[in-house]
Amino acid sequence: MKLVVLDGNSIVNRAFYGVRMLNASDGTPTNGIYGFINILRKVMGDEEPDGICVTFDLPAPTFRHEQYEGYKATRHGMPEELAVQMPILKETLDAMNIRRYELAGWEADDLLGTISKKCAEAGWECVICTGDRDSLQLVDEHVTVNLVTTRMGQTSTRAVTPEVFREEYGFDPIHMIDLKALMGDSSDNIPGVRGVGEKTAKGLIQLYGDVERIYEKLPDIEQSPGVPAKAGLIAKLTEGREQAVMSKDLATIRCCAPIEFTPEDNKVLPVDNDKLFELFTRLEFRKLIEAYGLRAPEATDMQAEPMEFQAECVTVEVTDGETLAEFLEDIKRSPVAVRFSDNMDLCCVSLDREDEDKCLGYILREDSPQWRPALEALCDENIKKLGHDVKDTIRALMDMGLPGEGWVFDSAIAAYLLDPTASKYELARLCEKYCGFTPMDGADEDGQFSLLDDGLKLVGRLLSEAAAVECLRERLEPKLEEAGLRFLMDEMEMPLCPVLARMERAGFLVDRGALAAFGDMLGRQIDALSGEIYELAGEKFNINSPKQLGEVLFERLGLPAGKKNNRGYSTNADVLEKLRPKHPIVGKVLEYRELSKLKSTYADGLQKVIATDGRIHTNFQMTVTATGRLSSTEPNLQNIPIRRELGGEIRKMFVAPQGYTLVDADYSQIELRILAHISGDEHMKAAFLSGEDIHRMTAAQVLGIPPEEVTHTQRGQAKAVNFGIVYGISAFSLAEDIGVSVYEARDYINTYMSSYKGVADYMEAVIANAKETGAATTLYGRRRPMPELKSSNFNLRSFGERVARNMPIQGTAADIMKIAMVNVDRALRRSGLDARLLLQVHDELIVECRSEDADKVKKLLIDEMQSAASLTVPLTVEAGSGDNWYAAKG
DNA sequence: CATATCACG
DNA sequence: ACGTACGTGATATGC
Repeated sequence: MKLVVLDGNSIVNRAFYGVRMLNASDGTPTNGIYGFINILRKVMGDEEPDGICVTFDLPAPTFRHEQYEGYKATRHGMPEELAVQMPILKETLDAMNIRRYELAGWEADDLLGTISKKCAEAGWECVICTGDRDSLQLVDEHVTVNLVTTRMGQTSTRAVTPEVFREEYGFDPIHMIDLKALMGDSSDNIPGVRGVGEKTAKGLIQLYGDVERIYEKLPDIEQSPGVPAKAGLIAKLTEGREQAVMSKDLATIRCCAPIEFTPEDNKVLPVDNDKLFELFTRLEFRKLIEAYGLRAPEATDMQAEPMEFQAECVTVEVTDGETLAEFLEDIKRSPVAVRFSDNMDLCCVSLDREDEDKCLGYILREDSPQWRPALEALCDENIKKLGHDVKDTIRALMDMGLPGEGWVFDSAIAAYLLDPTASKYELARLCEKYCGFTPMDGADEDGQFSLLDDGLKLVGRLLSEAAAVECLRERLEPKLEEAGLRFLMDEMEMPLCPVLARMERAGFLVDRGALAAFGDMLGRQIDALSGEIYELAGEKFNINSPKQLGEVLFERLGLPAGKKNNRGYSTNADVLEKLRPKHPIVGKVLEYRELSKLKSTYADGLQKVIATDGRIHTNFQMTVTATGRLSSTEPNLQNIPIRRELGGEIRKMFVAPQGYTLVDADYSQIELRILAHISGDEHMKAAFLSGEDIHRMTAAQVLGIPPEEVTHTQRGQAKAVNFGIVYGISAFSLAEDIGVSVYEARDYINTYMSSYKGVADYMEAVIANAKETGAATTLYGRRRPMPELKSSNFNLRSFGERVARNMPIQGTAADIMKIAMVNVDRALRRSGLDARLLLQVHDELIVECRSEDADKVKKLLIDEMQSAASLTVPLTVEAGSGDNWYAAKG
């Protein structure tokens, strides 16, 4: 029999800091509870225990006037957003029929210890689930500790058994208390022995076991070879003897808390459906309602809300001349909200009426003779239209030969601008969140709609979606206005929709034959390499499996493991590159990786998505990135290889048709130029105004030498520093990147920051500003909420600070590019040239045009891109042309 | 379905 | 003392 006991406070803390900020509609923060339940679910699934319970700390009684201390009244410095979740979490556990143990004056650790002990006495196995290493001393043959770690929002657990512990520490779990006795623990106010750190303490314990024996053997230590023979160690130990004894006592978990506990009382029980459903509904945990198979309590089952909507909605189907005339007249009072069925054979239009609670809807059907005239009227640019995922609608309309003008609002984009960090922007969810109702989904199985046929359900769904879009415009436009996002919506995102629709429709021509031949060639080389690798390894294995590869390299061949990731060895390119000189197999593996990536993702992957017109039509996503960039999917054409020679071959297969040429234009150093502009740093601006190579100038400035004396290596290091500045540098990573010591890297950064005072000041100011306003913003007002800046979790906060430094730079570059795209598209169309935009790759645009127009197009691109923004430094664009992408990029 | 790896800016 | 650069998407493996 097995019992799982969760360290409630520790787990909810991990959850709170590990899960991004979540709120129910009423503003209640829910991330701690959500994360807790997910960890609970994972543990239940992994361990399949017979019993389960949770322990909590209770604050010791205090006599402070807590009510006067505002949010700080919460104990342990627990932030208010977490404190308010605690009672709800406990309520949730009650609804799940999971017992809670809490006892004033006793810490969770003591309760965990007591419970694990009683478990063992009853012959049960016990699994302690916690985020703190403090409980590791409890590990023995009956007790396992599952350590919960959260890294960047992802939660994982690691089971620590006595074996695992010994592997990591080199001594038995019980000596954890001796370790703390010597090295102390600042978070628990355990002093330890002055001057003894982790290394020394570990070494001593590995040799002698416990504190008592160390003191017994004190005279021997001097001769002992295993201990770092630091001068004065014996003196320190002698001096700190009392501290050590006291610390050991403090570190020892008391396993005698006065609680009534028998494992049998904690057997896993089914959850209370009604209570849990009510709670999860209130907290808006839809996924969890589904995961637990919860259902609405019987009594309320029959109240099918959506009927209200239908009762009050007047709908007219356009079937004849008369209804068409009505439709044409009514849509003049635009804006109108528009929704199409997936196969574009049905269109519902919702009109705003004076009367608050009612709506007016029109239905258009493809099989009606009025379909085409109605759509043509609707698509007139003077009819202002609202939609959701407008770019996709426009693309479909264009496929039908209709224009894509006059779209003024997109509810997905509006919600994205308000919070670009949300994961999705589903119409129904937005409507629930901002309008307080759920559009009917037609797929309602149990409700009264089952009587309707599928066609009617679809009409109902589309009409209510159109009404939802309309309502969302009403609710979101004031919010956009307030947040200063109107410019982005009206002048950037909405005008971009038809541009992207045209680009997606145009597609990029590829040389299918060349791609296939390249794939075959790679296949042969991969086979040959595999053979050589098996030969060197002495066995056959799956080279694509990091697990198997790790075993071969680090166990079978005994290469030094740069031990890193969660489940074993890291085998990534950085690690392998360092091992390259140690064994011939490493170089082969790296080459294998390069070739198989090229084959599977590009040679084979791209062939699969070539359309019947021989072209690849990517999808540009407008609501994905947190910074305002576009993303590209199915396929991703924004990560086609270029950096390595062989990868560049792939770009040669992206071609122009007979008689046409590709023109490629990219912004040169746009991010650093933006940094120079917004920081106003005089040295950096001067560097760009001089027109010299920026990395060379940086090296010269930082090293205090003339630019012409900068060596190749120095320039490379300056380049890495420039990148690092944009990303929110750390000395460690810079050192890793350019292969110097952390000290040298730190020195380099310090010198950089004192050379570029303006940049240093800006970096400080931008974080302070983001912290104050709760968001980082671009030059054009695009904002990214940054709640993590106020986190008390060091890692999360540091991450937030790096993001706050980077977002205004990357985001402003994205903004400028979007303006440029709208302008380039307009200029190309006005020019009357046979030319079209095909692709955007963040700082680069690719146009296809008649070969004879290449120079005109090149000039047009350069002009429009350079004039998209006016900065205090030149915004320069480099352009080239050729009959394939590789050649055009020149 | 999550993780590791690697392609791009 | 912490853990280690910003933003993406596709593929293959393995639980």
